[in-house]
Amino acid sequence: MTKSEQTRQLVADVALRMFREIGFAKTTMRAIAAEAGISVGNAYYYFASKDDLVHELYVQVQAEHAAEAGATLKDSTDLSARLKAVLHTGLDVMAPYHRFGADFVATAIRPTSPVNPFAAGSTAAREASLAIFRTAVEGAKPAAPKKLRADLPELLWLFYMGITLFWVYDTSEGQQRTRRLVDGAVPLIARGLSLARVPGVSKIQDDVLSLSRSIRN
Amino acid sequence: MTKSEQTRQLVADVALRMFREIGFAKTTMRAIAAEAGISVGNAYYYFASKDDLVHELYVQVQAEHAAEAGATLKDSTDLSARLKAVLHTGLDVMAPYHRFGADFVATAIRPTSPVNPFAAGSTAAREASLAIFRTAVEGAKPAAPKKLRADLPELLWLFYMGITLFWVYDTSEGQQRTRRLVDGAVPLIARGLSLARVPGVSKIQDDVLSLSRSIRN
DNA sequence: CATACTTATTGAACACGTTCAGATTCTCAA
DNA sequence: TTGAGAATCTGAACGTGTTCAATAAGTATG
Repeated sequence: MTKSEQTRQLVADVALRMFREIGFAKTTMRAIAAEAGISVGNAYYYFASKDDLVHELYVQVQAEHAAEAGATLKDSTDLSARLKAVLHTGLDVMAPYHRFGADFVATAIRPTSPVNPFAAGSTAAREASLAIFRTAVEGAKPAAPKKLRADLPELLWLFYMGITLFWVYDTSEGQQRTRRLVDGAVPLIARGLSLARVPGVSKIQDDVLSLSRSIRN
Repeated sequence: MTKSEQTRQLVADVALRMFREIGFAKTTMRAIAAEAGISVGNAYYYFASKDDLVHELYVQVQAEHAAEAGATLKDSTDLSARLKAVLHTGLDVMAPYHRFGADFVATAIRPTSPVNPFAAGSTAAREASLAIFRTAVEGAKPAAPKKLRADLPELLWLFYMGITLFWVYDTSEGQQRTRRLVDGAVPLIARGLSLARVPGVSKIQDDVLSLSRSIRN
């Protein structure tokens, strides 16, 4: 590891630790620089903005999620179980940053932010996250209805974004309420999918699907 | 109107106009003060923070929405039509602030923000908004399924929040894409509701409802 | 080894949101 | 009318994220 890489890593490590320990607001760029023993300007040489450090966090959390979810997915073939596994491991890796969650979301939600999960800046991270859901769906037995299978991962990822939003606001002990929401909602989703056989429902599913497609372009 | 009220109104008017015309970031507290011909400190005498001015905007937009939606609701009894009316008038009143939407959402999404629609600070504004949806549901013929009627306004309001989020990111000309989403999604919602008669579906609806209730406490 | 060039680093400076001690203006009882 | 207390207003000051000219350190080239 070159000197340059060391400095970059040092800044990232210090910043992420401070995010966890004292929160977003109190983790000032000056404090990060001081803690890392470098100048403010030097931190900016490696990270274009404070938001960029949040992006670093996002990428790291994503990678952890992929690893943990991948491990858990080996345990089951049932779609509900797999989905729960993915969502719960997601909550697990985010847990240390809960107090910081609101600021993260506020940062991420700006269309211009490098952290915005829908924007170009984090295509890689989003793809990684999407891949987790794709794996969860594709490895499921019985398989999800054919006509849904292609769109399902993306829709579930969107659902995951919603869960994350809920989690940010969840002030219950250890965010148990979000856990209960996951456990309650996942079987409903699975049941809703299996309703594809019922004629009237199938029609609506088709319409929802075609709407979601037309909206995404 | 007292001098005090005049100053307050002046600050609010200047700020909201600048939000529309030059966006959130460029509308600095110093610029607002200069434009209003007062000192920065004086603006802070009436508004505790820049966020507070955003709250003022939220309240005003909400009031406009209630007025316009109320007028349009006289034209129809069909639930779909009424819902579309409410959502489209909502988009109408927000339209002038579209460029500013992302910053608004970023501000509003902080749990500590006075603008957060879920937080205590804006209970009044949220209630006003909820009331619009309650009117839309209650005045509908044929009426919505009995078991859903109590929860429907709140769920639809939540849907409206989602639409707003979509709108913020919608860069299409005049945000037509959001319009199409509304026009496409509303009939699906109505159709989903009418599925209450189908036994298997009814069961799922009950479960969704009880989950949503248990989550809200 | 010396030179030119690139990479890395510094710290002062800027505009921002926000605060606050003090100055000014208003209000109304005596 | 007066004067004391409340309401309103001022502008300098603070800490923030960010920028950038200047410097230092590192690296290849002759």
